[in-house]
Amino acid sequence: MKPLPRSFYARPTVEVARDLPGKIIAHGRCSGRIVETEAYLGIGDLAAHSAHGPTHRNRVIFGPPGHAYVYFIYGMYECLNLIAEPAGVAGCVLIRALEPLEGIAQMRRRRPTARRDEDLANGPGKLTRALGIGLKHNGADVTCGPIQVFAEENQPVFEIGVSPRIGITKSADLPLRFFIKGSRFVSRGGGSSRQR
DNA sequence: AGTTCGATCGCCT
DNA sequence: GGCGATCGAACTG
Repeated sequence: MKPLPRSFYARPTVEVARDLPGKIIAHGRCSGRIVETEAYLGIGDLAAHSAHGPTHRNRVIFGPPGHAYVYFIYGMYECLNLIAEPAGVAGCVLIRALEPLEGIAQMRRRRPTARRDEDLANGPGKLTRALGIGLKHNGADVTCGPIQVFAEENQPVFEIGVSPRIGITKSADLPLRFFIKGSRFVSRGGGSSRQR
């Protein structure tokens, strides 16, 4: 399998976010199928880290597409984003949940509290922990680096669901969350009720 | 099944 | 100095 080319990412953020579910993300011997994403836009998206222009923390978001933006939050968790849009334009996609595929034993070692496979990577902080991704990967090139993103050879047929983003307080009603309908591996951001 | 709350720290104002 | 794109335990019902 070959990594997705940079041209995949050099598109409007919403298109990239909608097309990433179903793709495979791998780090080391662990891999999983992306089942949930959120788009974070540049100008006018007050929920995005890039809302107020470039800073030292968020500068990767303004850089070239196909790179990883990893940030630290709540004093304990790292979240993984993939940069979209051409260089100079802000836009990134938060990876929110994975269906674990390979290296499940190692993921369990990294996340001993997960009781079921569904709990290994069904949240943005969980999947980075499960895959061993952290702040040191901020800025990494995902078209050729240690983190790789592939198209599956025989991608299963699925429908994409759309909803507001989870866990934010600003611009909270925009339909910028994309997920595989019916997947048992999507997060639920605290609340419950099954996604259809 | 649904809600609340504590843990904990880098970054921006 | 305070906030926050989270998680998991504890609690209620």
